[in-house]
Amino acid sequence: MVRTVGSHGPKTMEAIRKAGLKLIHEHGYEAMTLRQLASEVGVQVGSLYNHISTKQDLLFDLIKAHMDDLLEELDIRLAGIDHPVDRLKSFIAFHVSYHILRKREVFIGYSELRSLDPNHYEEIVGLRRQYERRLTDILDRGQAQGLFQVGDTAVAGYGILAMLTGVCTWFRPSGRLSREQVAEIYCDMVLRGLVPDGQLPADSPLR
Amino acid sequence: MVRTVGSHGPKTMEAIRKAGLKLIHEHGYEAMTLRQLASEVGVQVGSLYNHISTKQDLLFDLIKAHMDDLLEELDIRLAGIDHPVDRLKSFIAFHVSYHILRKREVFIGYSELRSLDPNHYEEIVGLRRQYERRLTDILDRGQAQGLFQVGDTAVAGYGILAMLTGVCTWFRPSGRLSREQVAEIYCDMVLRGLVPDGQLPADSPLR
Amino acid sequence: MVRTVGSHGPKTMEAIRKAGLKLIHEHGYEAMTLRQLASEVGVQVGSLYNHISTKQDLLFDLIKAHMDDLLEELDIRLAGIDHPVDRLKSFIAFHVSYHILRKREVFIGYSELRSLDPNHYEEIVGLRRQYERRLTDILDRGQAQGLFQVGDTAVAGYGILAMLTGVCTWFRPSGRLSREQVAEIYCDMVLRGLVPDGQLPADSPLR
Amino acid sequence: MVRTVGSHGPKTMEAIRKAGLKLIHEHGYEAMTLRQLASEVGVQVGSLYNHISTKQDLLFDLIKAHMDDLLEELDIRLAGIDHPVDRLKSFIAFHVSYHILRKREVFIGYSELRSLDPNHYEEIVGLRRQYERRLTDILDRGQAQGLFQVGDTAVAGYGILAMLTGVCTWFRPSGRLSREQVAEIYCDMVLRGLVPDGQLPADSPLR
DNA sequence: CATGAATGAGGCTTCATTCAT
DNA sequence: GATGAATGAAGCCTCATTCAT
Repeated sequence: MVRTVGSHGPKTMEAIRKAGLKLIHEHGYEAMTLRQLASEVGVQVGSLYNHISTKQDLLFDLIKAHMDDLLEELDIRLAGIDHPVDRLKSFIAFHVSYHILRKREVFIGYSELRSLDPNHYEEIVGLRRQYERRLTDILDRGQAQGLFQVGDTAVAGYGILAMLTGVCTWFRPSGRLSREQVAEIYCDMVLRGLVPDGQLPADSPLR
Repeated sequence: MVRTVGSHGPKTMEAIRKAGLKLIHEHGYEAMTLRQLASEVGVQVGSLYNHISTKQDLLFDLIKAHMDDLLEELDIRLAGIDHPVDRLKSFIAFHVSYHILRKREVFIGYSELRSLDPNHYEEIVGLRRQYERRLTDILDRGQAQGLFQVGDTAVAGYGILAMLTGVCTWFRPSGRLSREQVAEIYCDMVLRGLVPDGQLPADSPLR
Repeated sequence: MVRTVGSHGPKTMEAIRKAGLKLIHEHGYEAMTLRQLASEVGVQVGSLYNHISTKQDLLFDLIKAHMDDLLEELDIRLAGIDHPVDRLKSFIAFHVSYHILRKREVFIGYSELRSLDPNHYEEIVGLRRQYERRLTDILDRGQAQGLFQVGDTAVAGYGILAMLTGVCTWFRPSGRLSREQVAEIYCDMVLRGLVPDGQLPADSPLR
Repeated sequence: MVRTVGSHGPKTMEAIRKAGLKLIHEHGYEAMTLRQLASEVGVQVGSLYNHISTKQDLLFDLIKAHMDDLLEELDIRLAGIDHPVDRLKSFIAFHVSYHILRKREVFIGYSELRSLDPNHYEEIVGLRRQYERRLTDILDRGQAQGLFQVGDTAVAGYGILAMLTGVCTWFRPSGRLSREQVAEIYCDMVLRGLVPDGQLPADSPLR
């Protein structure tokens, strides 16, 4: 009954969040056990409940915090930028950068949505829609000004987001490219596509 | 794990695969229980083991079959097409179409990779790489022929795949757009981007 | 993973009920653990759930079965008896006898009422009221015919039931008195009281 | 376990006893948790241990205090009364009155006996026997003086106690009858029974 | 004295899997 | 092939209790 010295006090909650992020990212929410979590934190299982009310609540907390940050930081980044092309480029740079830096939160925020309680689910999906709207607003304004030529701004929005978000699955900090380079490549792809005008094959239906 | 047609009429194994697909898609592999599965099939839990050897094996089976189909059907589609742009367009059309029609297999094939045993995981990842290679080969050849202008064909490949695959998350058969329309929009985005040349703002660093 | 031979098949449920009766009587429902129960039955804890759906449901089952038996057997015993005094005497004899023979069910039926879920609680209390009504009906009819002289038949009913039921707490089969003797003593007490008329002390306010 | 009045105003120990009484009565000792208790008192769980040494000790305290009061007040009430009938009537009046007024202590004193540690159990049972002896002494003396005609004074004692104690389960202060009326009804039942002599049916075996 | 965080044991329940019938 | 009952491990969560602050 001697107490092993573990992480005490207000630091424990932070350790739980960090370990939870790691383990959910590694194994998934359903597959992560509180035993694993406690052991990662260096604490007994029961002690977790001094800080979280439920495994489900921990998941929600992590995702909610991520979504709040995402929205807040995006708005800071876009503040004062007006031209749709510039806004779009800023959006892309921000999104790529954030998704590289907070890979695990992002991944969980997508893949564990279905593990959320209905109420929690609705709340998060609402926030996600707000974020998507930031992009589609840009696309709509650019389209209206004749700057963009897109078959469907909604589809384009989904496509761009999916493409950018994919960065999480392959980017390695130690790899060949820097965050900035990746952002630039994506910018180019989004804005100009693979085939600059005038180089389409003569028999292409795209012409 | 294959079962000959028994006297009970509808093939139980097929029912198990179908129900497994549905339940894993809905709840995830970890969250799906064999009791749910048995109940969906209309059979007792123990009976499942006359058809599958293991929950894990069922997952592998489903994903493996999906990957085999994916590769096989892609190769049929690309057969005889030579020009990189045309190959790319065919790839896009095929990918979009397949991902819309077999949404659940596709979803599971991505999201439950981490639930696979190490050996199974390696096998599936190998197949996935073959599929990705089909795309990057196209990009590399197009780039070599001066048809494409991409900062990095590997990044572009990942980006395109992610964008196209995203169709699974938003496409509704009852929605505004047909599969063909969606494929065309994506084609345009990939090949020409949002901003056709000559319309970039004068102060854009893209120029 | 070798299976220890335990109680198999349909006998297990009976063993669970018997062991449950014993353990709840000994320790109380809340204090009884399913580990104890399983060990008493000679089975693993999880196996209990092949037969019961819930600890709570086992409790309800036991109490419900007891109440059903109680009512059914009482009605058999009273059938064909008309005179209120005879009916009362039969009721007493039955109640004492039943409560001696099925001490544990009776005890649980009283003391664990509060552990029942609200719905279960209501159902059992309804049955109990039916049983009490059997007695108060007898008292009411006797009172109406001038056979009984009771200040309040409802109070008398509660009093008689409490007195008779108390037999559970002290009767030992190996004791000095037989079931029949106990029933007779209680009959006398109920019908004639301690002090036969004419022997009250002269200064008693009872006169 | 006694606590001097601290600076926090209302005596916490008294609040704990009161809340304990309420919660044990409502849910039972096993089912009551110290968290509930602390919350009812308006204090954190850990703080309880500044006042009690153990959950078990709190139970014992409550029951012991009740038994001590019961005996003490009974002796005061019976002091100076000699005639067995009068003593019996006083006993009945006292018992009914006390059990109505201190319903919860009484209930706990019976129903939670089995939750007591063996040592505590023995001590309480000893006190309970003293109390019962007060009644059986009266009955024995009355029987010896030819005032009572009882088949068995021990059985009669148990029966009377059970009947009287039952008042706890049905009496409502807001009900039709006052404490005094109830006591009188019970007195009548105990002393004269339901059927005053001379009114037994001609064919009754009681004659 | 009160608090908050820790412990370790143990609660009920569910799981994948096995196997005799 | 299907069933029902068994296993043993493990799931999340709660408990009484301790103790540094």
